[in-house]
Amino acid sequence: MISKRKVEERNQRKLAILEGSLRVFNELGIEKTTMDEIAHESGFGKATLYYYFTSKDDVFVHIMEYGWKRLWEGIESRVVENIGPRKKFIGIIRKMGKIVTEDKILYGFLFTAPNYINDPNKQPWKIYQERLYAILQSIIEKGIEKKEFVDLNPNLLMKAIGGLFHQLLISNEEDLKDNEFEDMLKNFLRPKK
Amino acid sequence: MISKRKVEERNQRKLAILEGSLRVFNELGIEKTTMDEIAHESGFGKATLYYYFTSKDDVFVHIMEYGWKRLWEGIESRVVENIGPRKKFIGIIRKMGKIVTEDKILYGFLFTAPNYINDPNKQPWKIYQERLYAILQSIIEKGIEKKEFVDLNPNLLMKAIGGLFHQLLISNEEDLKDNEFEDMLKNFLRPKK
DNA sequence: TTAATTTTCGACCTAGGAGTCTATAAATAT
DNA sequence: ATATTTATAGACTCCTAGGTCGAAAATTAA
Repeated sequence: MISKRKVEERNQRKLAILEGSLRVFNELGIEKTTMDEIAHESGFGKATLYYYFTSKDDVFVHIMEYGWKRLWEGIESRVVENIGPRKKFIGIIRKMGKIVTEDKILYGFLFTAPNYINDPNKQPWKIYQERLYAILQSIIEKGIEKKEFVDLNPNLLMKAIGGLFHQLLISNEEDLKDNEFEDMLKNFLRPKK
Repeated sequence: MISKRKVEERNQRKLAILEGSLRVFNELGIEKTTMDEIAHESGFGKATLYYYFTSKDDVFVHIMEYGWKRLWEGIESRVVENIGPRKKFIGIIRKMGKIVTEDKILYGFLFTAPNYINDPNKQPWKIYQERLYAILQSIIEKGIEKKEFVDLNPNLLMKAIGGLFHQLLISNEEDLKDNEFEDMLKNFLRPKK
């Protein structure tokens, strides 16, 4: 029976491989990244990668799952708060912004490299992604209902915010001033008088 | 001396290859696309591709240049109109939306596959791209100056609009209703009272 | 009609990279 | 101390895909 310490060590090694992979994926792109380079970057032999993961694809899947799960778990407590939709929405976006900004490399990668694996049976991260989207959409709908948000197609609003989020917090190289993104979002969502 | 008709035929063949390539690039992604598949899709033998283009990368470069050039040339006449920044901006965005919606496959590809070639000396499409961005940014700055736009960092606004544009006109699978995007943009740009 | 040029393509070459092999080292259990 | 299990890695295999070869077909010029 394997000790807790041994399991923890094993997980640390897997994480080291994932982080090394991410650094090279991000620099070169997935396809231009070789297992040799991943091995070198993470400090293991190439065969060792296959000891912990079944394939290059498997490494990618683990990175995606790790990132989306962490994002979801980071905002989960905000989801259950019993407050108005606008406040809740801003709270979640604020929290997401924080998590994403803390690990821009991971989340930049997550948001721009989704089509590498197209097989729906091999996309375990989708469940967290879909939960997140569903929750945000639900809050937007309630916000429009209660006239706390501008009266636009909620589906469209969702996409618009996704576009803003991505372009300003992920792709943007310069750090935003405090609340800049949030202020823009608030103005954008402001109902018409 | 080659006749005009022969030159035109040659260009038509090159275009056929580019369109075939784009279809497969879009479906499979650049790296998963083989020259064999491009050949099959465009109705030529593989060696024929190399008769017209120097390499797979060359095909990609031609697609990028073709698309960005067309976009730039499509809005060029609006740039020189002697009207207010807000009107001009909306006019350009409207025109861009039209061009992009008419060839979603091409522009979807253009906006999501920029890092395939990183060598700055091999990115001829950048000149059109940069012209376009510079013009839009200049108009935004004038719009803020004249209080026709919300008073935010123009660089940020630029990025935000890029995010909206991408997410709503490119990534969005459902067609927008007439003016939906434009209305949202107007709302977004609305100065605070 | 013949020669020259342009266009075409399947077979082939070669380099590169995912994944495996097999032996060894390190860690743990007896 | 020995046996077992876990972890390690460079050499190697095998396959794929970019790109070329060399010949033939089609078109054009003389």
